[in-house]
Amino acid sequence: MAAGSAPEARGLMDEQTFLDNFNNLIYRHKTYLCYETERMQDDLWIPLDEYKGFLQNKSGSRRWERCHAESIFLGEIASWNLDTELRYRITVFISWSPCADCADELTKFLRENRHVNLRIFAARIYDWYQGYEAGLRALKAAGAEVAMMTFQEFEYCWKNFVDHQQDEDKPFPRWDNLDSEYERLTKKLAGILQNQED
DNA sequence: ATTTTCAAT
Repeated sequence: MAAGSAPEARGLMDEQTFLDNFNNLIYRHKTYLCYETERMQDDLWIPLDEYKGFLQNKSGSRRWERCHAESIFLGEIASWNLDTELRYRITVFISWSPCADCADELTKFLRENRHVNLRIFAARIYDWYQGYEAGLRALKAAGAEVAMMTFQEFEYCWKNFVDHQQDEDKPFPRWDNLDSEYERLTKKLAGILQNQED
């Protein structure tokens, strides 16, 4: 895309949107999803810049108008028509981990698209509705890597998905207790993923 | 506008 186009058109979100939505201590009634795609070539992962960006869930006053971020994303992937003869790796950074239904959709996608690897890093665990634990386990069983975002991932997103306007080198402004909350969440996730009862 | 778990009130 053109270097002079609007930040959003280049797949960049503004700083406050990122900080408001990816903070692992603040709950939001919306979900943002950043994604990037790589292709395996000569045993190396080559970034595909045309398949990089971010999106958010659709909200609406009527239930049928709403759509979780993961569903929208799966629709986008389908429109890419990735070559089934090649090997891809998609990395997702999402503010809320997938709910049971979204985990099921992603699991189904992975089973039907063996040429695609999926890594999901979530800022927070969405544990509001029942069934999310089994959903996350199924996702892992289908080959997805599921993990919480560490400082490293937050900083990576800050550098790669956020528009810093004039100040390209603006450092990631970490918030208090980022690490301790990550520690809490990653232990919780480990417990979920290790649990055998389904 | 508020409170705030992919809104609902």
